[in-house]
Amino acid sequence: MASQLTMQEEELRRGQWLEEEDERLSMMVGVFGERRWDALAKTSGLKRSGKSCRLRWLNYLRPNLKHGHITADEERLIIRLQKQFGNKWSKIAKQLPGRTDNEIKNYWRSHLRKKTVTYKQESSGNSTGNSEQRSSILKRDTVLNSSSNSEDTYSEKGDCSSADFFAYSSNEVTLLDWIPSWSYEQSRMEHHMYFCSSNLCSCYPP
DNA sequence: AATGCGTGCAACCGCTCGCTA
DNA sequence: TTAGCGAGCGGTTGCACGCAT
Repeated sequence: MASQLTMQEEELRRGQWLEEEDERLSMMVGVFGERRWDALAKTSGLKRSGKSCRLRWLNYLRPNLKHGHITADEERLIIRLQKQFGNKWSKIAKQLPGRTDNEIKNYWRSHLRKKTVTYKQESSGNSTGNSEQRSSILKRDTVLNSSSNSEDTYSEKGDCSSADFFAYSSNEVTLLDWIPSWSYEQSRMEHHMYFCSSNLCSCYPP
């Protein structure tokens, strides 16, 4: 029994999907629908796990998926929603038609890393050795972990003048600093549009 | 031209949740 | 009530590619 299972597992293909596999999977989903992935995987003849089939379909083959770069608007929305929901990528993805949770998650992580390191370097003004890079990555992880708990950052603070708007926390500075195309005034406008209008901030006047 | 390094992305893994018998 | 199963989710890994040296 155990040896049979092992043999079956060994037969499963892993890694990159071939075009023929994609075509077969699409056809099978057309027949079975998006459910019973294990059964679908077995009856299709694909040497893939049900999980793998599901993931391939949802993240790549599903109709109406966008495959291009994340736009500036989408980026702002992702940042806002991440702020609101934390790392609930599927929840965030529901607000971005055509984007998958995996895509958003990857985008967030890769851009977060890059921009956080940049921020750290700029703010410290020091040369960057290995220990500095490590601390930047640690900081990245700290921001990631804490960001989901920081939903109340704005509402817990008092009035936010334009001067101290960016100074609530290092996380906020970093978040807004991630948006390269934003000028200071644009950032203020975006802040009021997203946070103040949705009662996430107690700026006065609103 | 060769090599090393950083980045982006597709895919995998393990855990959790919800449904059903 | 609970065990088993399918599905979903977030975190992690591995690979391909581009760029710098």
